[in-house]
Amino acid sequence: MDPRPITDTGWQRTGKLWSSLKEVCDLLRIPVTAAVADHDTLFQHVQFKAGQRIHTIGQPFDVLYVVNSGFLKTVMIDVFGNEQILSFPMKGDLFGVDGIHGRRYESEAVALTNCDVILVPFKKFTALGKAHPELEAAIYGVMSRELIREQSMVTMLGSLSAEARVARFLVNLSERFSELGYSGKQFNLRMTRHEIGSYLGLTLETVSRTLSAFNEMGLISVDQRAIDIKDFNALKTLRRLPPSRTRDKQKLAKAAAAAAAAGAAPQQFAAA
Amino acid sequence: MDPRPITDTGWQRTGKLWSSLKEVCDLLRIPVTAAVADHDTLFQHVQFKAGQRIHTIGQPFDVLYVVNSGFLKTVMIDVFGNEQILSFPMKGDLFGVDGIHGRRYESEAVALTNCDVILVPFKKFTALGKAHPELEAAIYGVMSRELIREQSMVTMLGSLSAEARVARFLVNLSERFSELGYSGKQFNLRMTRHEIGSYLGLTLETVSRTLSAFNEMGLISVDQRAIDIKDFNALKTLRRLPPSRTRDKQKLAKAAAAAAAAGAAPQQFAAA
DNA sequence: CGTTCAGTTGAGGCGGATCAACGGACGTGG
DNA sequence: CCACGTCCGTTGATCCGCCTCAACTGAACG
Repeated sequence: MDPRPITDTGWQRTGKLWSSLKEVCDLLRIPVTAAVADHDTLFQHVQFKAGQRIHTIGQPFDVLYVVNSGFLKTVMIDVFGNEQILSFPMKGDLFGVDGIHGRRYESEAVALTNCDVILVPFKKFTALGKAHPELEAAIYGVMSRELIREQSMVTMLGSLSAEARVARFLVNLSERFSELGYSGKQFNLRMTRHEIGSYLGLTLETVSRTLSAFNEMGLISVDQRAIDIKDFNALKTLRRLPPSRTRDKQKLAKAAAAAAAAGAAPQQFAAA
Repeated sequence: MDPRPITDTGWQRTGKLWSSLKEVCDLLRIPVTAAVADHDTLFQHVQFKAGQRIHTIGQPFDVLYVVNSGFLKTVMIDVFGNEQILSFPMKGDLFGVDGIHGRRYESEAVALTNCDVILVPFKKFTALGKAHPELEAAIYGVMSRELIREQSMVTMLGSLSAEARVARFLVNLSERFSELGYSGKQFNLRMTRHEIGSYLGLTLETVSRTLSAFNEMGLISVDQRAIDIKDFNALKTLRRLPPSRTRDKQKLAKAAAAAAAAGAAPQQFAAA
């Protein structure tokens, strides 16, 4: 059904590495105590190439995943077969949490670029939580954070216009890149317009048009996947594009002329 | 902004009761072991009247809440001041989880009817989890379940038509009532059209019209808040109403509904 | 150099929002 | 008890934002 060639689940074991508990906690932005820092538990890394699937829907749940490098997407498929992108995990993000409840993953995760992912066996993780109360609290905290993220998505999908969604998407990406020490102004999108649209509840055409509109307005500069944010504040406070006549006078004039020529003026211009 | 008189947070201590750990677990549909069943920890009940607020945004987080009886709503307010209803907790549902991460509630909860709610101090809960591993696993499971619920909401808001959303809303309510031993066919809505609309990302008018349309099609019977589900299967498989001009002729509508129930996939979603 | 997929752009239509009017339920106070 | 205001729900008319369909360009790749 998905035309993209997704290599079936299978690790790339080149560059096999292991990370300490402290390194994992640092990635997850969990403050560590001395006891945790000294712990000698190691967590395995696994490499995936772009297009490979990390886990699929229905696959038995064993491990949580923490992104060490690279970009991914997580996808849920509803009862009618609609595909919906839920998140774009990147460095420091956790995924696989939806597998805890039913002991099977409810979503699938796919690498958008080559990735380095740390496997965190859930059993081992909670066992460590028992020994280190502050770690346990952090685990709950991370799960709660994920829940809040989803709630924000619901709020966005429920009330924002297409332009506001795209603007927030760019702002969020920018802030995440900044936190990781990369440029929050210039970056490359790792996903297609279609994937952005799925994430935001829009069509790929609307995403493309909105980016073009931002470009024309001077808020950003776009060239394919390359984004350069020119006016971060405007993006952050944007709710709805200003009326189109302020955007491009030529096209309005053309449209108005066409409408006049047509005799029977379409209602939207008759009102104005 | 909200015209309704919401009495400020303040308990009604009439009918003060306490529940055992086992009773709380049963409510949450957590399987209990003998050790847990015999535990003597007690959890306090609190009563709220319709319209009262259980917790507000920004209020320090201490406790999780489990609904023993009554109906509530949880509301989030985004950066632009948009109000969004996130859930309608009822008997056996947990809320307040979004407070764990930042030690403050990110949403507010309001009683839609008189309610009896159990306070579960989070510290006490996790401490019990330490003593009873299977309980701890269940706590993680409940939080994961909430996350999956939100993911389903995102998927719904991202891809379903207005009619499909309302249909799913009714189906979900029906199934929840059935699980609680109430009638899944006949029940009263506890919320206004406006609140349903906020929850589903629609306007109250669209909700009202859609319910009327279902009524005309014979899928349900509606009278104000009273719902009677006539054709559960059609609701469950509905994706999009037949075109309005065919809807005027009731017979054609019925035929279309039958086709939908038969599993014939409408073209617009089958491709995706 | 063809093929395929990503992205852009245009034209047009539809679904749902918006604006508006109305009836009914409910509570409140005369 | 009824008069009145308020909120809830329904329904109609209109508008417009986004989807849909379509054509085209350019990039990546064998």
